[in-house]
Amino acid sequence: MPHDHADLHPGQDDCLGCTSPDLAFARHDHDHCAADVLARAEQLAAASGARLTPVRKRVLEILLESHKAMGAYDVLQRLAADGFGNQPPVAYRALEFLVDQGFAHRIRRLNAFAACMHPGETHAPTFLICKACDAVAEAPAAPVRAALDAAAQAIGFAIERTNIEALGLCPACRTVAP
Amino acid sequence: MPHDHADLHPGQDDCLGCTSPDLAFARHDHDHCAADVLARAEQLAAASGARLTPVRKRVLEILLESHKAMGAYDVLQRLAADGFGNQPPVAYRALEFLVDQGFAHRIRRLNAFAACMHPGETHAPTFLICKACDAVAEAPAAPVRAALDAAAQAIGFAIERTNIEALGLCPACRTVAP
DNA sequence: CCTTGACGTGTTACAGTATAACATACATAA
DNA sequence: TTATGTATGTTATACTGTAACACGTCAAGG
Repeated sequence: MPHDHADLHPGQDDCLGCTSPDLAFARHDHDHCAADVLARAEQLAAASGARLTPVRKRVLEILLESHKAMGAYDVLQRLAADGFGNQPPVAYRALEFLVDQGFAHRIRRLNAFAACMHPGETHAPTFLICKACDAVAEAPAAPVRAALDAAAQAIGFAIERTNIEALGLCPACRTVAP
Repeated sequence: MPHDHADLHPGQDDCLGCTSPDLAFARHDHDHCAADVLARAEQLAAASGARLTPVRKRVLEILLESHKAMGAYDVLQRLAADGFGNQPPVAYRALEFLVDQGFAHRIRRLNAFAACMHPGETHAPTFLICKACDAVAEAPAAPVRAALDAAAQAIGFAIERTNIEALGLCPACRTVAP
């Protein structure tokens, strides 16, 4: 589903740069980045019949404010400040919806959630978590997933879901404190 | 560090079968399997100066009783029954020690811990978790880790630790309920 | 119309997971 | 012997997650 980037990406035909894996670790036009992902999520939801209600949309917006993972209780605090309910299930249910729809991911290492940066594209997410700046990037994971599938198939294990997460230092933080 | 398997593995020169990845999902001589891993852990601890104290050893034994992951509170209950302390830090500290030494792994998807089936061998652990029987296997992960390293290197990310976990059905459970 | 059922939201209450901080004990080295 | 480090035990509390019920809305079918 193409969208108009002419004014934001002059001279570019598409918006591949919007979801490039290392974007999370680099300075970039994050307003555009977030607005773009949100718009795509809205289109996807409309197309699939999933209801991106006010709370749910607001949670996605909150997650999209940065390339970091947020705990459910942090999200909840923000929701409460916006006049939504302030009890845990409010946040957990909205987050669960977003994860189910592929609009967000759960980062188990951090007990936290992060917006999906390329919703709609099928991808077995692999996360690179910077321990210095807390940014989280979705890395290109097809080869990783292929290797994992091969290992599983070798012993007859049928994979349904995966959690692939790596903790380390992002390019920016490596140069600061090597 | 070789050990005598002559009487346990007649006709075999080594004990590769002891830590084969699919062992966790198959019927096998688990007493031998567990005793072997425990013995190797003790040797490694002695060699490195790490103190495998009674609580710690007992926790490892408990984890080794099955190829399943156990929650810290389950471990704690067992410890308490054996006359050790019955407060959470007792279990968490022993588990942390075992994880640090590479004698156990933390399975984040399950908020649980599992004994390492091949301590001492450097390995980036990859876990296959059967959702039916709860068994956890450490799969051969070198290719997975290589793919992950490649992806990380491509964007300049320096990986320090990884959590690679897959949920699905093990060979035995697949055939039961396909 | 209205009523029924599905869904979303809000709330209470609680269950499960994890750690900080302090006290005690025991070993070993100075 | 005293000092120091490490391990264990304990209290208390923080953090993460869910079950269950109440209420409202909205659309389908009577």
